[in-house]
Amino acid sequence: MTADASERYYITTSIPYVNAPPHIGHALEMVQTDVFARYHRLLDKDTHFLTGTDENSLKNVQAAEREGISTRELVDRNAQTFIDVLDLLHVEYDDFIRTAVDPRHFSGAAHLWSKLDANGDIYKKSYQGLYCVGCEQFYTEDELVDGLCPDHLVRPDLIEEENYFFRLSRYQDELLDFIDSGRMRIIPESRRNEVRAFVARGLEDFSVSRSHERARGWGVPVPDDPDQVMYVWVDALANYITALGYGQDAELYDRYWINSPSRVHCIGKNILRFHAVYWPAMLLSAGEPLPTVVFVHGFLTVAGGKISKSLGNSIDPVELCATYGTDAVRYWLLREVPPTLDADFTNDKLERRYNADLANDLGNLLNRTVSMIGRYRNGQMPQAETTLDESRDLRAMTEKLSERMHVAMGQDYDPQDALSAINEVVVRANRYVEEQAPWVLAKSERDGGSDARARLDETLAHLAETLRVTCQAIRPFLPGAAERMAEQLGFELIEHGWTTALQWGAEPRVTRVEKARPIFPRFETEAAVTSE
RNA sequence: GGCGGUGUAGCUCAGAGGCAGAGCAGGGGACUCAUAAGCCCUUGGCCGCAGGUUCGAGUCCUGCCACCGCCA
Repeated sequence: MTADASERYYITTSIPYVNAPPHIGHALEMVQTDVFARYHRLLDKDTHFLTGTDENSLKNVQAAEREGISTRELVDRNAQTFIDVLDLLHVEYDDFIRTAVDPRHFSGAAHLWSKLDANGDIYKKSYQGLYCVGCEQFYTEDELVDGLCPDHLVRPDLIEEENYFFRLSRYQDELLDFIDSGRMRIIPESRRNEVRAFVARGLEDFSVSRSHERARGWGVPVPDDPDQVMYVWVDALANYITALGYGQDAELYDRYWINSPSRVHCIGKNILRFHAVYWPAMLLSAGEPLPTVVFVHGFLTVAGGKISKSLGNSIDPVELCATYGTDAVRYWLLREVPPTLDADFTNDKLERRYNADLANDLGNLLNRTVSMIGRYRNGQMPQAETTLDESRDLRAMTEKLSERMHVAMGQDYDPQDALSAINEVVVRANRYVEEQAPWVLAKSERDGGSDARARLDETLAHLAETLRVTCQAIRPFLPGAAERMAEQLGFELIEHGWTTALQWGAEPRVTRVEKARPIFPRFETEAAVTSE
């Protein structure tokens, strides 16, 4: 860990509602965020990764009622399912915040509210509107479909009450400036344009509280007004700073929010406006720094259809990992899903991608290389210079991998591109094996061919070194697989000096390999068995 | 209704005036270090539809259709 503030990196997932169990869409965001966090951690940046659950929703009160348990019991139980999935996916988070339970959240959110109020941005107004409990949101008549909420297909409630409002309208110009200057970068550009157009059209103040009664007493109380609780979105957004102790013991807050050059939110496209308009405006009002990056991923469909509980097609990440293993699931999410676009999940797509890239290409390359070093050199790693054209070519490609990784991950937030770069190296290495045909060299070595020994040494050395670099490169994406690769290659994955470790010839080196054992067993699909 | 995006091989997508491409899937071959993997070769196309500009149009222009996003 470094004390240099320019080497800090703070990243968050959005905090999901806990009224439904986690599905593969949650897994996507968790894994994407994890990869960005791991990448920066490996760069030896002082990285802090926050995730959590958004529990102050009226939906939880209603769900608990249906089940005949207390709301607290319900959110406790359901929050745990999200924690379980994070662990199962090998997501390495530093902190987990629960908005209905953590005292730091209540005091931090109250502090934020007081700041907005002190700045004159909170006022009371009578409000009437059509409210969908499912969405936690008001609708206008013409937003409804046949008088029903377009998402939940239920009739919204007509609600009239006095609420507090936030003077969002004040912050239009400042927000535009942050968006245009890139001080708040929104990825991808198409989302940035959407937000920009929305802000430029003019902003209206929005309601930031609900009556205590309608919220059924569940939520974060508004300071000095026992009759109101904060609108769930207001307290939810605040989690990104309340988790750091905003408004109390400010050490973490200073470190990762105020004095960090990177404050990154990873979110889904459905909540873009909250994160790129409402949240930054609240921060402006409170006089706090804004997020520096809002990364917006797309949605997953399953077999071409929307994920929906009623359709019963929601893919359970727990089952997926049980069937295919964490590496396979992570790999599919990162390699096949365009990071900011929608994608469609099917088991078949996952299996194909896994078999093609991991089992056939990378796994087999490792297996055949380790096996040949075992067979031809008793597992002892020969050292050799780069003399052959093909070796030079393979080495040049491997040497370029690091730069491609840094552009893809550090600059473009594009794990897909980083993983295709890795795969290209692997494919080149497999071709290199065929070009050199080590089994032919071994035979001619036995027959006393003078060049064959040196050439075989060079071939094996270049394959092993390519695999060592590949293993290092794949660490943020497939930490488990990287461990298993390193184990067979007989070297240790150490925590520091990763940037150097990506370079050709870096320490720790491969000196003696273990016994070859497939690390990515192939999935034999039904289609492969049943011929048509 | 307005603005924007997308539409190319069975699937996922690249190509933005000059011979329609890649990966996967499918077919064939030589090989044996390897997970029947790898390597080489290969089948497959109304480039959404219609018109226009051009010597020449996935590519530029106009209109239409379909899907998606944002806004009303």
